[in-house]
Amino acid sequence: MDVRTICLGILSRGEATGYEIKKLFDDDGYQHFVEASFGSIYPALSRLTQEGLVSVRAESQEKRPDRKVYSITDAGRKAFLASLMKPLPEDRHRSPFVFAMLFSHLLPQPRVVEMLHTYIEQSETKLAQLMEPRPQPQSEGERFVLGYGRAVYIAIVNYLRQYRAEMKGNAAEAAE
Amino acid sequence: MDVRTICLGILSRGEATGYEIKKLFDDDGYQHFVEASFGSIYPALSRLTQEGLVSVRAESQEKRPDRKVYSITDAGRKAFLASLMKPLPEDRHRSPFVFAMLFSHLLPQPRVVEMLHTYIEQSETKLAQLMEPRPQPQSEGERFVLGYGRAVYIAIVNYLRQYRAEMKGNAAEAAE
DNA sequence: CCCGATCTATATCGGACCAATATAGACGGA
DNA sequence: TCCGTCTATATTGGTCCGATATAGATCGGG
Repeated sequence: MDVRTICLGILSRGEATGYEIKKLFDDDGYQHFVEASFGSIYPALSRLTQEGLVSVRAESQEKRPDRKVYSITDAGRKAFLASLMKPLPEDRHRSPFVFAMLFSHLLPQPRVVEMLHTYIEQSETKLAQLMEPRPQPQSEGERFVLGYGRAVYIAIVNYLRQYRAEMKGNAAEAAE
Repeated sequence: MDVRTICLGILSRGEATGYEIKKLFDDDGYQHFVEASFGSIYPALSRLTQEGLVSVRAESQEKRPDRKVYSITDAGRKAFLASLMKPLPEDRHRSPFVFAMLFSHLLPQPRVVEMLHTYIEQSETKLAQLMEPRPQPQSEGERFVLGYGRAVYIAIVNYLRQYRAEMKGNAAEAAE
């Protein structure tokens, strides 16, 4: 699942600029499980255009650089569907936080508490975003992905909160 | 959290060859949240050696290429701890399956069922691995990471099973 | 009312990283 | 005996990310 395919998918739901595609990953609550950087999105869009899988319409604005709005072509739709019919690549996940926690016994306790705190806050923010009420018209896929994200982040937040509570309990015990 | 840091972390728990480091990510139930490829591990180990953060002991074996066993040095331990004290990079996660499911309404139903099936099986396998009883002596960090992995995969498997069950229910309803 | 911050928007570059592939002896099972 | 799998190191092509540059718009606070 390379960035080109991801871009095709996004564009199959409506035209967008490179910037807007990137924003979808940052703000919008759906895509907690795919992201891409400018450094890969812009080259991907150029190449897709060359290959005729997307088309560009340059909205020239007064006193601004052109706004390049990309749309998917019929060939693009076909190519996208074809890639969804092939075996999907495996998930890739790298969590520096979880890795770091493996070594909590080597770290000063305040640092561990801090890491936990930061990560809990991040996860709570993401969960809150996913819990926001959505506008009505959702596709089945959107419903699935939203539910999936909620389930995962609820599990994470619960586990982390519980773990932190146990830590505090143990610290109190040790202080007695 | 680059591969060099990950290698340092692994080596802080005991010496290993490049091959063994890679295996930890594949087999061992801990590291569901970090992985690295040979193409990044071997160069990382070379550079770490040059920088004096790890040392190599070449076990020359009869009729085989040397087995290069890497150990972390004191400088390496210091560098590793220092990197854990700095703000951690954010998680990165890309799930082609979840992304593909966003477009389930565009796909033939058998394909959707197949994707779900495959992903459920994969997740169940990983969960089963995480549920295997562990040898006693675990660090606090190991306990945390194991619990985290279990919590996440239980949530995923539950959600997917429930979703599949609902799908079947709807299909039966539609057939009436 | 002006200044700084933030936002929209495109683009590039160096470096990090992965997937695939090459090599090669050992070992176990059919 | 032959095939597949395992241990083990290593390289390469290509993908991708993070940082950075540019630049006008917009907006809130002082």
